[in-house]
Amino acid sequence: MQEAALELFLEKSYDGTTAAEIAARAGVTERTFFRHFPDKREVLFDEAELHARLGEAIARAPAELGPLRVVLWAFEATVTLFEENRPLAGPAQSVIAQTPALQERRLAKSAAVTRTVAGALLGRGVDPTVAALTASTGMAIAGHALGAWFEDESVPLADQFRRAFFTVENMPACSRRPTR
Amino acid sequence: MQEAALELFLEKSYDGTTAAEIAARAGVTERTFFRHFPDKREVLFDEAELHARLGEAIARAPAELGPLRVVLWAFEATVTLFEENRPLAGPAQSVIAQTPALQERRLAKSAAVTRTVAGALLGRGVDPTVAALTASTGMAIAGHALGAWFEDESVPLADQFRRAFFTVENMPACSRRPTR
DNA sequence: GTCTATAGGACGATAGAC
DNA sequence: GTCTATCGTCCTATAGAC
Repeated sequence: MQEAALELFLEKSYDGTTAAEIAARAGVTERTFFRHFPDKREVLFDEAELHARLGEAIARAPAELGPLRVVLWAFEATVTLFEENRPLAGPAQSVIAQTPALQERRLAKSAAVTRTVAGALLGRGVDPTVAALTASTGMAIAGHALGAWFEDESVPLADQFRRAFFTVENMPACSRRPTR
Repeated sequence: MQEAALELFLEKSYDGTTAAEIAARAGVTERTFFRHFPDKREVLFDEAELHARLGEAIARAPAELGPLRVVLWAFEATVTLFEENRPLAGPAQSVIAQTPALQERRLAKSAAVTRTVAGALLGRGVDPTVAALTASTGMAIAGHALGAWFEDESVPLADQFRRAFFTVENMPACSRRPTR
């Protein structure tokens, strides 16, 4: 069903494709479509597994890691998930990039993942403010890495994650002093 | 027109209020409503001024400030804007908090502001990656401060901004080492 | 004349009620 | 599964500003 939708979005466009058409191609009725997906946009987002994997990985990360390192560890634990979905996710990204309504939904999904990450950090005893901020920062970094990965398939996602996180860690006190 | 919408949203609810009702109360037709606002959600968001103020302030911030300090400087320059809008923004926040569709739109608006901030930092010659990350972090901090301000009107917004930013600056290497 | 704001009617699609 | 309301768009027309 998601595949049928993605095909149609690529052939025509998101806005030019009706929910009825998606349903027809998938061999179900329009009503059934809206039973599975609360709205048309959801057909491109399926992140239940990601939440589970991240939450679990954060809980099980080595005790000696600092908060942001924990988030990196967790994202490293999700690379297989992303790699498995890459064939569908790549085209999906391009559709999303062209559709404001979908970009909005993606932000909402990203915010939900951020909450999951922050919650999992809290579960490790991290201070609430630090947890919230680390989650935001970590998501921004991971998003950056994912963007780079979608643009250039040749460098492995795990490397992108590590590179992005280390860039931030080595950022010379960017918060405090003038850069020049 | 925005006022009419907000009144109705508070009386009934966002979902329970039709665009036609808003238009009627504002003394225009439904069609006119949609000419001013591309969709129903936009009636609660008006951030053109914020973009302008932030962009300008970042451009004019003292040269000796580091990137995150520049962002703090810029938000300090917007407190009057927020304070002026507070009477409408307060109720608006509560409506948004109860409505998923509006939360989504707010995230989109916030992302747009983030892009403006990142762009303005670029204009100061800040490294692109640092600019993007500083903008994300700064927005997360500012959002935190604004949230606190909406919850407790008694402490001035400027203080909330400074407090939140300084909390981050003084966060002892939260990125790198274990916290304990 | 041109450009902009308002209005009217009709209509397809989404999404929710029954 | 059927029915229906609401959102949001398309087209056309009128009135005023400049």
